[in-house]
Formats: sequence, structure tokens, C-alpha cells
Amino acid sequence: MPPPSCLPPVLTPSSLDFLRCSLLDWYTISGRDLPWRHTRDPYAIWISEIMLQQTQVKTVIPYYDRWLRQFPTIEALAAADQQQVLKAWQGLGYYARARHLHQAAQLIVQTHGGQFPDTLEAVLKLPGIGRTTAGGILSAAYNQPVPILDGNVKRVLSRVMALPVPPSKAMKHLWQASSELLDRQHPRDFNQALMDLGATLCTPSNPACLLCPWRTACRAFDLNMQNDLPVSERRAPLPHKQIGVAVIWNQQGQILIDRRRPDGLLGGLWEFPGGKIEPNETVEACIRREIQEELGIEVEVGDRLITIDHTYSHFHVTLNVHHCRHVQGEPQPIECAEVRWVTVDELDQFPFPKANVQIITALQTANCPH
DNA sequence: TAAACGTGGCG
DNA sequence: TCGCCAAGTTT
Repeated sequence: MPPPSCLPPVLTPSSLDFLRCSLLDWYTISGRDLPWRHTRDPYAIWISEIMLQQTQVKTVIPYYDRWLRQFPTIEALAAADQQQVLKAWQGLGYYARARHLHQAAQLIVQTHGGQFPDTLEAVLKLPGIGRTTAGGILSAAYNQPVPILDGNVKRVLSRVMALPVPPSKAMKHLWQASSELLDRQHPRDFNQALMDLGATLCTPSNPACLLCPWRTACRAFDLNMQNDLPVSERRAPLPHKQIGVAVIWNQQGQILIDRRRPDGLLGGLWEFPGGKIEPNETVEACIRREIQEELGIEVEVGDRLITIDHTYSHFHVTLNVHHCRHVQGEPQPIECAEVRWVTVDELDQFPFPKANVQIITALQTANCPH
């Protein structure tokens, strides 16, 4: 049962001082040592903030290190081509982040002389940067007093205030709380500390309340509701799609791959062609039909290579992958951006989504024709 | 406003 | 196996 919403406010002038001081003291002792906390280069911090969107620290660190070696400056990123950028992002997901990063770098070179902007207004105009990321960058890089509201902060504040509704229903209230709480004397450390609190103590399940500097002020702890908050959002079950996928071989022992259109799911990445299996359609018939529709060629469907179950953010798929033989016609980029014949050894040079990387691995390990 | 948008980890 | 969640933004 949700808590009553008519309790006295948690954030009073006198409690604010306690919350700020106790959090900063805790952070001094228990804050995490993270790679992007060793720099104040706004570019490096920007990269970290984008990679960290919906992505855990542990996943990000190796990508962050590689990225800064490969693209050490905004100019270097702007000058790269999109395929290089997507390859560096391969496996991180939400690929629009990489496309926006690339676009934004080019925009910064054109309109800000290659210098990352230092005003909230200018930063918010960059593609891929919303309010939370802007606050994260401006506070971390320039110590500007701009609040944040990421998943950690939403959870921490939902508990401290015993928010009776899902966070998405109270965004205005949460932003106000984050802004009022923010320590204007120490915005960099305060924002980082708030996120660390959420990531290490005020965790989604089994929060370590006995170690928390805020436990005496936390309404959820007081009500013993820390395991029931924040109120979860309902989501519909994910639909499941059956997909037919073709590994099409030509007489030279090459394979046909296509590059997806620049926007939408997996935009700009390469893939093995295929499509959705219609009701009452066999995998083989689906593959022949899809390849004709998408590439304008005729293929003969052969042995199954691998079956892959994969989950995207909003649906499940089963990829039914078959070897195919190119029979006739010149491949045309009818429903994609580009098509190309490549050898198995060349596949590693192209950015592929994770489910397709599994196909490549199967090709490199299994006994294949040719 | 709500849905689209990846992947990995955990209970 | 399955649902939930993670340093959110865009349309």
C-alpha cells in the first residue's frame, strides 16, 4: 500500500543542512573511485555521461578507456567516420547515443570552435544531451550548480520522501527536490555523492540502510518501506517475433551483408539480411520472400546455421539463421542503406549488433560450406 | 504523454 | 525461464 501523501515535508531548511553535510562526509570516506573522476576535461566527462545512460559502470569502463584512446579529442571524434564510431560503440546498445555523440562533436567544432560549451542553454541544444546529462557534465566538469535526476537520484529521493507514486508521475516534484537539495557550495561532489549513494547503498533491492548517512531522515526507512519504494512502473509483456535470417554465399565464397538505415532500431549497423516470419510461413519461404523483397535477388535456402534467442528493450526475437546460395540477380539496397559482399575474415571490421555477432562467431567456428 | 530504443546482470 | 532494472533522450 502506498504511504500517505499528507505527511510534513522532508526537505525543510534545517534538514537540508543535515542532508548535504552528512552526504558529503559519507562521500569523502565511501565515494567510488571512477575513471572519469580523475579528469575535468568536459569532453571525457561528456563521453562518460552518454555511455552511462541506462548502462552500468562496470560495462562502461572498458568502452570509456578504449574510446578516449581512439578519439582523444572532440576534433578527433568529429573527423572520424560514422562506421568507426559505431564500431567503437558495438555492444553498448542504444546506438543513437553514438550517432548523436558524433553529430554533436561535429556541431561543437562548427559552432563552438571545438570547445565544449559551458552554459546549460548551449549544452541542452546538443543532440543526445537531456537535462540529467547536462547537469552531470556541467557540475562534474565546471562545478556548476545544476541538478541531476538519473535513476539513482530518483530512487534515493523516492525513498527519502516516501513518494507514493511511480517516479514518472512525479518528475516535476523530483526535479524540484534535486534542485533544492543540491549543495550550491559543492555541486560537483554533491551530485556525484548522490549517485554513489543510490548505486552502492540505496540500491534497487536490499538497500543497506544501516550504513546510510540519511537513514535518520529517510521516510521510507522510518516506515520500513525501503523495499517497496520506489513504486514500480507497470509494463506490458514483451511481444515475441520469429525472424528468418540468411547467410548468403556467392561463388567466390563471400557473404552478403547489409547496412541498416541510419535511424530507428540498430540504425547504421550492419546485419545479415532477413525479416519477420508471417503466420503459417516456413522459415525457408520467409527467407526467400524477404531476400527477394529487400535485396531483389533469388536465393536457395540451405542448412540451418544457428538459432538465436535475443531480447531487445521492447520485444523478444528468435533468429532462425540459414545458409543460402545466391542464385541470380544483383543485390540492390531496396530496404537498407547499403549492401556488400565480404569474406568471413572481413566481418570483424563492421559494426554489428550483438545477436549478429553470435552469427559471425558461429561462422568462424563451425564447419561451413566453402 | 507514452513508446521506442540494447545489452547485461540478478533474484 | 522471466521480469526487473541500470548515470535517459527523442519523438
